[in-house]
Amino acid sequence: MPLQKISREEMIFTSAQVFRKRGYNNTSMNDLADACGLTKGVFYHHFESKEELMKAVLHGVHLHFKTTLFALAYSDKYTPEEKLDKFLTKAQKMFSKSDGGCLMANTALETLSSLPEFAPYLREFFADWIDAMTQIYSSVYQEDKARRIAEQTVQEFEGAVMFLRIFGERRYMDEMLERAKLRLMIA
Amino acid sequence: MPLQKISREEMIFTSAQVFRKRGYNNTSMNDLADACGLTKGVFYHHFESKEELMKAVLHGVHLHFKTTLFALAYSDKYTPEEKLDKFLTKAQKMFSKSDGGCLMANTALETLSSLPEFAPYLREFFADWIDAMTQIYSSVYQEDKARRIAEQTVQEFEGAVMFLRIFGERRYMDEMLERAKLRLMIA
DNA sequence: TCAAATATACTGAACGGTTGGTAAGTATGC
DNA sequence: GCATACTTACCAACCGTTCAGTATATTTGA
Repeated sequence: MPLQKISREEMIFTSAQVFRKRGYNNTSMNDLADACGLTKGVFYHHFESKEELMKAVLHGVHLHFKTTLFALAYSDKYTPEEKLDKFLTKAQKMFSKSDGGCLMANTALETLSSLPEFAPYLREFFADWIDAMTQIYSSVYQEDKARRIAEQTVQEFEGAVMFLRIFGERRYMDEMLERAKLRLMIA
Repeated sequence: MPLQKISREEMIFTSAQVFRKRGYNNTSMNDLADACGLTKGVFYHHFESKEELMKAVLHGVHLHFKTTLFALAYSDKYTPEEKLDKFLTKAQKMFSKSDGGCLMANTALETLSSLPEFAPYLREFFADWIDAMTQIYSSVYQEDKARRIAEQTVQEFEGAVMFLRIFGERRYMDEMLERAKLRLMIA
């Protein structure tokens, strides 16, 4: 099928960026088609509906974070301190390089009450994120405590991303990262 | 003017609940009119546009929190520990009694990139919230440190509200409140 | 005192535009 | 020739917004 202009993966990735910036309800199928250099009819050739497309986007983004970021936590090439540092630095880059914040958090707060079918995708994403950070912190804390610290860190992370967007000051992210690293050092 | 079915304040308050649950873009003027027992034409008699209505809603909610919650931090009838406890307990009730989470956070993540005119209302709300918590923590920490802890607490709070909605477990809120109280005790 | 004039809250229909989604037809490559 | 990818045109429904008209209360003035 070399007559396809762009791959399904590219459509999903480009759609993810548009959804993150404009939100789910404020993004039309035409917006997505324009961003991909296509007409919206093509989208209905590849995806059943806007909701199914969004599910594919959420799944794709989850997979991208799983292999690119979360996997770092399970590597055995670094010390826990190095792992946490690499993890947080990479996370910060992924979230703050382009405006629009975190697609998963944006989608959660926008659609959780009106489109519950997205909920499982959001749940699994954050569960995986927490698992990854639990893995890192459990090198210093016991499983239980490590998980609670991981949950706290993810919560603070999303709060900091929101503050970064609201106030436009990157110190919220920096200070949050320092606190997360401190938690590993002063166990 | 007793010929008015419901007051402007009631329209704003009812609209706030609908916006919080359904989101800004997914709420139509008809939805708001139905919730108020009116027709949508009436809304345009009281508000210039949907965006102006939303600004009135954001301002009204801000005022409500200012007088009902934030004011607690400046009371001189309680010890700092009592103030923090009352503040957090009340905040938890206000946020978790009805589903939909926090209107301000929802609106921020949904509209910050596409409707920047709402940003000042969101900024001022969170700035006031941080100021209030800074006031409480500054009884134990010096101004600078108190403010950073206040910012951290608000970030964690919003993160916990999101987790409560995603996972449906109230322990995220409870554990967050415990951490916030601990920060005052082990200065 | 009691209409007439005025102001306000509201109704219901209509508007131009956009939405998610469909269908019929064309181009492309095996 | 035949499946796949794509274009174009289209649909009904809904969107935010407008507006002419109606109902109700208040103010006015003789």
